[in-house]
Amino acid sequence: MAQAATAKKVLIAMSGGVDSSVAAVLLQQQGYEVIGATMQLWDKSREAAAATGSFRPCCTLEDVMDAARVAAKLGIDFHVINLENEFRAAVVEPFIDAYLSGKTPNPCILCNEIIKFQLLLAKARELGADYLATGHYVLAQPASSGLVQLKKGVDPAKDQSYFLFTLTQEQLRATLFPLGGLTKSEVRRIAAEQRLNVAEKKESQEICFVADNDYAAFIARQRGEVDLSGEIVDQTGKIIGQHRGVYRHTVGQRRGLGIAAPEPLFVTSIDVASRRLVVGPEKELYSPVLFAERVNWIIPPSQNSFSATCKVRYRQEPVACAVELLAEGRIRVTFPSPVRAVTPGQAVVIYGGDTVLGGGWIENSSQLLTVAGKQD
RNA sequence: UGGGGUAUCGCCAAGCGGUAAGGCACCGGAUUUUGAUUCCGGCAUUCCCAGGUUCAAAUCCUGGUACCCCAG
Repeated sequence: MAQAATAKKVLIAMSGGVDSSVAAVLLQQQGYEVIGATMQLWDKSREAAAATGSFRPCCTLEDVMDAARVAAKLGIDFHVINLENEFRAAVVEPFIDAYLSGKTPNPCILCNEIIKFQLLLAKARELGADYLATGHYVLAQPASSGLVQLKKGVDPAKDQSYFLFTLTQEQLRATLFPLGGLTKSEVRRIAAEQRLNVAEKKESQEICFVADNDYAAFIARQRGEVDLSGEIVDQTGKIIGQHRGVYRHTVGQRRGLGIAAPEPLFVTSIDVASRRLVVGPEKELYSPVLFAERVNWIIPPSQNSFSATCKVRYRQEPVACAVELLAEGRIRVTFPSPVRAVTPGQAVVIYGGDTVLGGGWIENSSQLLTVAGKQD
């Protein structure tokens, strides 16, 4: 049919979960020629053997089978793409390196940036697709400026725009997000209506390549002998405890310190050089400023400083901030009301309303955190 | 070996004759496409030990033991 010949072709990244499965259904309903692909990212059998118990990561053979079943039901071509080496190099190794250098990585953002929107997108083009599609709860909308805007998904509980701040205009133009206008319950309902076998599947959660959500044990298995144990000190430098490795802790973390104090103590900064963990009461956690590097702008700012809102972690309501552009792709972000537990290695994502303007990676700023604690 | 004080959950700590608060830590769960945070639940049949008084003792009495302080 002439109609079929002109249909745009789209490759949908299928994880075997509800979201991407429903996304595939929607694309098909919208008249696209749909092909599905599941990425094989990590050798689960090896990890599963290393860790005990019930390990259910994001891309087991079971998940691949789920995705394949959905594809078969929809009657679409289905590919399994092996990106294990790339995943290890682009996501897993940087993840470990970050922890060993006292930072707190966000592997999901790296996976999106490199695995999905570079490598898988390239693969999509190779397969003759016009677009790549994913099951992210975000919207990509052309604006009058000619730029494509990345916007929050309409379901506030599921919005995943934070994880996609690294995208470029070119990538956005080549991508479809069928779920951005839906809520999770609507997606579940569609899955049920379509009688998809994955309709009742539980939400994916935690780091997909780490067993039992025990990333510290994972790092120990991967890099064995590293000893980063050291002292726990308070803001004045007084030694009040010992820790078993800086990588076992993150800024803002309370549990695991093992120190009995009049009030709960949180990690306020990590000094890898001295292997010291600085801890303090909650009030010492708030910072009025942060610096970020390797900034990406989806919507390039027209001024060197402007006000906006931003998120410093995924699960956070955007807060008011002032952004200043610095040299070498860095920014300074200041907050009218100090923000809690700014964590090096995490991303700061800048929003203008519901639109992602850009974002960057939070740098070490332990001194600033200390200053912040003293100010109050 | 003169005097004074204290001994209650891993830590801190209420209790002062009526049948063991609370905080911290820890453990478990919920939430969550990162790590955290947060939330919910659990956590001393027993109060240094041994006797005694009492209907009833962590609380009173006696004797031990340990630690602390001041004197030597």
